[in-house]
Amino acid sequence: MRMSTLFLRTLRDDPADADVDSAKLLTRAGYIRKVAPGLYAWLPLGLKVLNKIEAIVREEIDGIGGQEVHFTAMQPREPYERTHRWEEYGENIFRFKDRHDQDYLLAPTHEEMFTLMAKDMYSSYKDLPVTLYQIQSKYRDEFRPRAGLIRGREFVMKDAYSFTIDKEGLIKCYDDERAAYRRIYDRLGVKYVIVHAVSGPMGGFESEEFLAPLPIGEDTFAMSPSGKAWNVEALTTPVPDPVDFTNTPAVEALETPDSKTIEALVSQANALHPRSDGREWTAADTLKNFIITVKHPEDDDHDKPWREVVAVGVPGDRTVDMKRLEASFAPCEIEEATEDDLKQHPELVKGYIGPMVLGPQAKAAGIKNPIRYLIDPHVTRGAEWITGADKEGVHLFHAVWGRDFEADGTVEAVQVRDGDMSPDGSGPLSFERGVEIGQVFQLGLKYSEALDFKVLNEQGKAVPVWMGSYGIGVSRVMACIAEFHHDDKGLAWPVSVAPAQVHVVATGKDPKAFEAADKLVADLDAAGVEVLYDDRTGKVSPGVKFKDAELIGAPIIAVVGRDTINNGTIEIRDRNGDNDEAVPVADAAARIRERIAALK
RNA sequence: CGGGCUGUAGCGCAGCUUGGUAGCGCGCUUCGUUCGGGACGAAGAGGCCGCGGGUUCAAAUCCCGCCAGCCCGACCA
Repeated sequence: MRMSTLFLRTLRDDPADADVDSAKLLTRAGYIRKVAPGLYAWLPLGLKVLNKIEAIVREEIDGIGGQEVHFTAMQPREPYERTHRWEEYGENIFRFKDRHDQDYLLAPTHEEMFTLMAKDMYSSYKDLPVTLYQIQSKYRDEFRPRAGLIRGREFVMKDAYSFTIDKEGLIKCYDDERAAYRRIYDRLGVKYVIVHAVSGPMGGFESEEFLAPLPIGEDTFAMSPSGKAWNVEALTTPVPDPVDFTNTPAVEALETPDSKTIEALVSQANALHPRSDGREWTAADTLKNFIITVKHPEDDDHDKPWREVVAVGVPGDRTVDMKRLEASFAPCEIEEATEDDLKQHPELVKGYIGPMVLGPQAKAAGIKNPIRYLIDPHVTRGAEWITGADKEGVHLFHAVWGRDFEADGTVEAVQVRDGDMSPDGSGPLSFERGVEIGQVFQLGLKYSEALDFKVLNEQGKAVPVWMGSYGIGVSRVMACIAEFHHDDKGLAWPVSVAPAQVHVVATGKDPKAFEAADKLVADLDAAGVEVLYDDRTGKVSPGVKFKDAELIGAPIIAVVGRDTINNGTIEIRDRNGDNDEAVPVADAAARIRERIAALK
């Protein structure tokens, strides 16, 4: 590639609407251009990098026996109806009609088409296992696209699907794919953490995500001292051992006027009912009962969607994480109970809601339509709590779960935080942000059953096929590579994906320098080295060329100019300025090849 | 969908308070000088000032409406 003719315009300033380094630099260095929110055009340099990433993905997925196909991005409605995803994806897919008023969508992912295609062609266990994949643009109507390529509305994804006769086969495919992902990310130079994930709208029963640990990430993950990691959405809390309450005083109702908030309650408790042991009451001593509404779809007992009011008990010093809580009620959605919902339950006294009118206690007291009562595992069984007495201005003290009240069950509800016990009990958790760059799912039978994909087994019996699905956000990974590999001067690509392995800069006005550079580039070309050659003449000053080289970010920069004329040498250095050396013109091409080989 | 901010040349921005010939830097064209760290001089090209309406002799500027974009929140790969 010659800079004099390359379709490229570098920018001196960051684009005003770019919010992350990768978007700023990829735009400034002329790799991509924004077309509309979440939509980016690929310029020659950008396409080069994207293609290299795809090539590495192909190599590795082919290496585990995947077969590449290519389906259409535009898809008819019908298959998505059968898996209920036409509705489940809601506003997040682009839908449109053709001239015959038929519904279509731009595929957000392709489980349906892969399953139907395999079903169409295969009908025997002898055909299995098979893994198919494609690298293709996907479309999601993101509410708020942002972070450049990291959350676009059109993005390149590699999606693979495995079909096996049994669960063992699925696990083998899953493990192969997972191992291939590790090799892919290593080769691409992106750091990653494998975390346990929830399967979300994909369905299925086992799923892990590959997160690139970056502060700009939208996912939060937790790590335990044992080295395991979880997406916070998938984090479970080990239930602590019950504590002994033999010496806990009997529960008593005490006056706590104007204590509708936890802060007010704590100060009233300390003022009016101080502890005998000298310690002060804190928010952690209180049990907060949070009322939510679960929105159920229609079911056998209800001919239309219905709302269930549920009480959730959490320690008063914790906030409720609606996202985690909702995961426990999937596929139902939840929301904070509305005034109307609360009116259905006159036993609830706002600000003073306690366990005595909830769950098993409500049933025992004969309250009609009792509210289901669930408790977060951070509330220790047997410990004593200050909690509502269901009467204005009164709270219960020394209330013990297991002695004074019971619940209908436990539920993950509170926001997890630094220092919380990890699910495997190995110690306190620490939290970090990450960008999801891949996810692997054991889908099980969801799609094969919904789409009736069965094959005959050895006994001649029709059985549903076990499926797995595996995704890599290819364009998103490119942004993550840029996030990891840049400095204040520009990009600094790993050699595996750089648009060129070496950037040859010819400086000055002396034709001899350009002749020497032409020769060097020809030698490198002949040796199969990918070169970006700054052969611009005339008014383009050396400073501009150096700045551009550093912005574009090829791993090695070779300068032909002043020293070539004066000393017969070519300067070779790393993109970051390290390992600067002057090499005789005759040896330069060979030296550059050595240095590239050393970087691999 | 709520809250905040912004729409002026390819990119980054000023001008708007107080109405009066549309500006600056970068980039682009031509000529000359310069040539190893975003050089200098001179001359140029390039605008539906987001869109529509209103007020006014006169609107980028004031008023109303709409649209778009960005950020935060809710939601999501």
